[in-house]
Amino acid sequence: MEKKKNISMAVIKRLPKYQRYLRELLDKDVDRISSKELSEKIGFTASQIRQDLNCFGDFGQQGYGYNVEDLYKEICNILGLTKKYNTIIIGAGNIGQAIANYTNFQKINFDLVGIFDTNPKLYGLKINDIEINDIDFLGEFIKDKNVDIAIICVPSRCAQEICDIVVKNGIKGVWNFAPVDLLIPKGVIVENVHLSDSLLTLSCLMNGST
Amino acid sequence: MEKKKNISMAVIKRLPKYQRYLRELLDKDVDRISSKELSEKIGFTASQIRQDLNCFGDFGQQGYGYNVEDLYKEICNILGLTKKYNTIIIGAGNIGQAIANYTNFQKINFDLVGIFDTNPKLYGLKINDIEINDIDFLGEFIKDKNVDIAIICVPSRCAQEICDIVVKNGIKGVWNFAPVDLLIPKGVIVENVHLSDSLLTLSCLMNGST
DNA sequence: TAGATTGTTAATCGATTAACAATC
DNA sequence: TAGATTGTTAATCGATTAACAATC
Repeated sequence: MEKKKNISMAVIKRLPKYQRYLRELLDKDVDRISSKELSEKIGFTASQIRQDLNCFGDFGQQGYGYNVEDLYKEICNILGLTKKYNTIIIGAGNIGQAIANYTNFQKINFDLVGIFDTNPKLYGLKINDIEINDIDFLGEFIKDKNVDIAIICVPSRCAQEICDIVVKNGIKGVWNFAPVDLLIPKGVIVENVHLSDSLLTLSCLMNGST
Repeated sequence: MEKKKNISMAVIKRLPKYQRYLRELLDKDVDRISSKELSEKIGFTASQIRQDLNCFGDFGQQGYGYNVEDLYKEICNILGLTKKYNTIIIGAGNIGQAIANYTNFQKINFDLVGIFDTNPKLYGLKINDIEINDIDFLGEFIKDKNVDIAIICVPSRCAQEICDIVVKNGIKGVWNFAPVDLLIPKGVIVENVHLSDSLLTLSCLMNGST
């Protein structure tokens, strides 16, 4: 499967979309698809699809196209979906609770193993069968339970502090919902969900001063 | 304020980040900032900052830099934050409820005026003082209340159907949380928050097959 | 074999960075 | 005035698209 290194972020950001469309084809029992057909569905050019996929290997076959199931599996593998992840949520507010209740991520092996907050009133309370814990136990917990991903749902002003704690305790992936840019050491990955940035993009485009 | 048209999406996606950092400077009572200083904070090159800002007008002054307050106001204006928006949420599940409870958007004039769902058990129930309504009233409501933005939080399989309804009733902006690519006519703006895509990007990067 | 479609190289397009004259 | 920093043009870099030989 290995091929080129230094895959551009542009390519990486398209991969989940490939995964979604291939999943759809798979569910419709489609066996094979050409870059041209996929192009029409997914909205990328056929050329781009072939370029993208070739970053990771020669998945197609001349004159035939791509085998949907094989390609789907390859993409899942590239996306790291063949592994299991232990995740924790820090901040049991609106977003934190929503993510905790959203079971779809658990279906693809992102296992929620802990929820943390600073509000003592919440301690012991369960969301989706996971107890909310005192944030003081955070560091200890991460090491004990081999947590892979920290989902940061705390207010902006505490986000960097929380990030520092989880990173210090060995977390390698941070999914950040706080509207701030976190500083992290090399080797740690942060992926941001900046809801407010997204909403502002929408209003910006709606205003057409662009 | 008008200047060039055809602003690239790359520029637009950076604007909310400018707004955030300028807000921060403003809160710290900083009067002026040069592209070089801002560059060090925000992480874009000084050159890029000047290029970006010049898409919209000559906001700076040679030898001085940019007036923080003025620039902040200009950015807010470009982002459409000087207007008021009526928004509705369709789908009162986890995400829908979390967004409904999140009051920060209301502080910047995104007013939640309605929540809709298909589950009769939820009708009449209030979130953040807004009653959950039968989705059958959706079209009527949009026209009556001059709704600007529909926030789609329904499951994937119903998202396109809901989108079609809101668009048919005059909605010009859709904030889509369903993990699907919605088809919309020209003139309507869709901004996606694809949480699962974001999580998959994280696991992809953590796996370093890239 | 003939037709289809890939993998890959070359051409194009767009976005970022560098440089500097204009000017506050 | 001298120094600083913009606005803007030119150079560079990277990403997308087009083209086509390789080959199933």
